[in-house]
Amino acid sequence: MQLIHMEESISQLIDKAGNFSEEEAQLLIDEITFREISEGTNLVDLNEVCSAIWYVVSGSFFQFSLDDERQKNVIDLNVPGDWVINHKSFTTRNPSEAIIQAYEDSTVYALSMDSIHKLIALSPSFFQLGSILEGSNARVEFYDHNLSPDEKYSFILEHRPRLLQTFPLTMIASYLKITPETMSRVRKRMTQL
Amino acid sequence: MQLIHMEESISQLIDKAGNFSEEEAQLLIDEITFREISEGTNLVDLNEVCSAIWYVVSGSFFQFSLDDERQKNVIDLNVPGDWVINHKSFTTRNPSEAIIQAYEDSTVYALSMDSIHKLIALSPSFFQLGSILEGSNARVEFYDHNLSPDEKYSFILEHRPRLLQTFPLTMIASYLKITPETMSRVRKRMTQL
DNA sequence: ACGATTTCTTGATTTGGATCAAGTGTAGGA
DNA sequence: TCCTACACTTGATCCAAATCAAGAAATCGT
Repeated sequence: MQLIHMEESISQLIDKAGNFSEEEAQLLIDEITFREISEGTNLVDLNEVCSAIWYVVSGSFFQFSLDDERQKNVIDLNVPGDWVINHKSFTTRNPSEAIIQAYEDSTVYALSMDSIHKLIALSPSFFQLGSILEGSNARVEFYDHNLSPDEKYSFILEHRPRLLQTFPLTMIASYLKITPETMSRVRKRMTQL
Repeated sequence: MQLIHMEESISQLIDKAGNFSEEEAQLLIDEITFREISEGTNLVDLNEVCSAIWYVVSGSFFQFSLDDERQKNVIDLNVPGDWVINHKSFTTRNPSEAIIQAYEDSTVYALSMDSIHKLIALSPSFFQLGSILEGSNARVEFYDHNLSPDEKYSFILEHRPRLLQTFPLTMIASYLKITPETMSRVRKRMTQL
């Protein structure tokens, strides 16, 4: 792709990837590939290594593991502007214990692990890409600060409002590790204030 | 340092850092510095960027944040063979929200972020060092699998027994996000079986 | 060796969120 | 359009872990 004719979404991608010079940005763009993903398609499947990261342009993705009763356990939810990745599989190169699936017809920019290696070989500045791994890891936030259901919901309201416009409350409840019943009561309480 | 006269602890460090050739191992060793840290010394202080990682040779470290009531909230515990790092600060290069402190007089091998960049520039193989960041992140394990106090304690017993020989139960309880009372009851229950 | 502080245990009580149960919407497929 | 799934809400009950309280045991500093 050409930097000149760069789309809005790509320039946003670059901003969120790190701080790069014009030349570096072009190198990055050269490694990126555009993909359309239709609803229900798995970006990463069970026991498959997550060897790329994806930047959501349109649509949405959810990541889940299956518990002993084969119930879906939502681990992450992603909307446009987010990076999609299975952190653990990507950094350890072990098979993923979770599935990443398109919740809607979506478009993404993909950046493979090989590309990342290549970029880092070209300029150590691309080591910054590692910070994508950290991302909006709300889960760690929830756990480290021992948030109550009310606080978790407020966090989402403030920092991830788009999730509420994209996914059913049941999925968000699973992501927050609360029951749909508790979710409903939290919301009732909030509107009463 | 010379590869020939390599100490046991360094060869273990290299094993835990990734899969490297002889030459790469030597490059890595050249970047590592030995340090003695006396009890109570902060390896990373509040609002200081964590710009290195440390491999514990002897002694132990604990990492904690301070809550609203200035209570210590244990985030991580480290014993010999562990890598010590504040994950979030290191990857985002933002000031740390936690303190890393030596719990005993300790010795470590330090590897700075600059050294890591330098190594990656020399050989992209050093990108593997990123997997250290993942580490034994028991916290994520606890949260993702929604473990009960009994399961958390069992996890520690099985995967991190050394913690129990190193730190008081109150600290481990804080790390597991359970109260000391619950901790005591879990242990009583376990021995009764 | 002493008291003081911290660690650990045990019991009684409370409570927040899960579970159980039932009902009302709402959307999508035949 | 009906009908079958879900999604969401509301109420009643239950339970695991927190909190409160107190005492025993171990550790530390002087």
